[in-house]
Amino acid sequence: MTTVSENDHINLLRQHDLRPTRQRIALAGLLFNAPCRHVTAETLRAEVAAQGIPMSLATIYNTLNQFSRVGLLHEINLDDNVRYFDTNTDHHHHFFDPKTNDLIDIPAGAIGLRSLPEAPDGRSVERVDVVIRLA
Amino acid sequence: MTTVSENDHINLLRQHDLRPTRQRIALAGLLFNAPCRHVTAETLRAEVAAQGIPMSLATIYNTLNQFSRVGLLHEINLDDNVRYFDTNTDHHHHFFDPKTNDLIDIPAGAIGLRSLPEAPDGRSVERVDVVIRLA
DNA sequence: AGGCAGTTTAGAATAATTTTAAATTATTTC
DNA sequence: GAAATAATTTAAAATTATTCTAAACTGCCT
Ligand SMILES: [Mn+2]
Ligand SMILES: [Mn+2]
Ligand SMILES: [Zn+2]
Ligand SMILES: [Zn+2]
Repeated sequence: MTTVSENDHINLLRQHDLRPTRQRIALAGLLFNAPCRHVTAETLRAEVAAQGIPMSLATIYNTLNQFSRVGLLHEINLDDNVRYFDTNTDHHHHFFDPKTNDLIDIPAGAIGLRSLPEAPDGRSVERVDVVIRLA
Repeated sequence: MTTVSENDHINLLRQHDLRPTRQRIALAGLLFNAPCRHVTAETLRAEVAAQGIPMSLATIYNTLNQFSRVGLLHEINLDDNVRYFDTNTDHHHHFFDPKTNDLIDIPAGAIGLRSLPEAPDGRSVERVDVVIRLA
């Protein structure tokens, strides 16, 4: 009954001081069984609904925010003022298709960034994000 | 009374089939007199208010959208679900400071992009945006 | 089992942006 | 130059994404 990946997810949640509730286990199952996913609160809600799991939208937002805070997800902002959450937390870049709102991962090594300019005054670079917008 | 740059802006608006209304001329003055500006609807509204020019927020949004549509502005989306409008419409990149929400331009030539991956299937690359997030 | 803290929830609240439809203003026509 | 026309502006309502509130629930520790 309890699948192997479900136990993995329970452990994953515990490692991040998140109680393994039914809701968080279900969302971890949807998010972390595939190697790399890009979801919004609404696309994830549709998946939850499709599985017949009852869950409030507030819980989906709470959980996405908690998963991001502990580093299980990575936030991306693109056109149309909707937040995307990325299950790939390695450093990487994206193709973005504005017609379909699809995101495709590009491994960091696939883009050679030469000659980055200096960060201003006393600032340091936290991250470099490349988005290749498709036509 | 009518300044030289105001006449320039009237011509600029006419060139893009936009009637030179008082509101659009005032906004063009705020936006296009400095070489490069990054504004949101609200920062621009504050500037309009500071000059004592009466203007509804809807007009500010309408105008920013119209200016974008005709290519006088360029839209940028970052954290916090607010749209930024950039008066620099040349191809260029940005430093972004998440503490202050400041954007700093980086000329396209200052970043060397080597080995861009192929666009998927029949797609082509419309634009490459690099955001260097500061810590 | 009992108790407590953490979590979920429905619904209200907030924030950014768009829409509506009426009033105003810029251009065209006379 | 005034009237007619069409585009623009506006206040207010609507929409959309997200967060907050406070009450109900549930996982965990004893
Ligand atoms: Mn100018
Ligand atoms: Mn929003
Ligand atoms: Zn990704
Ligand atoms: Zn810029």
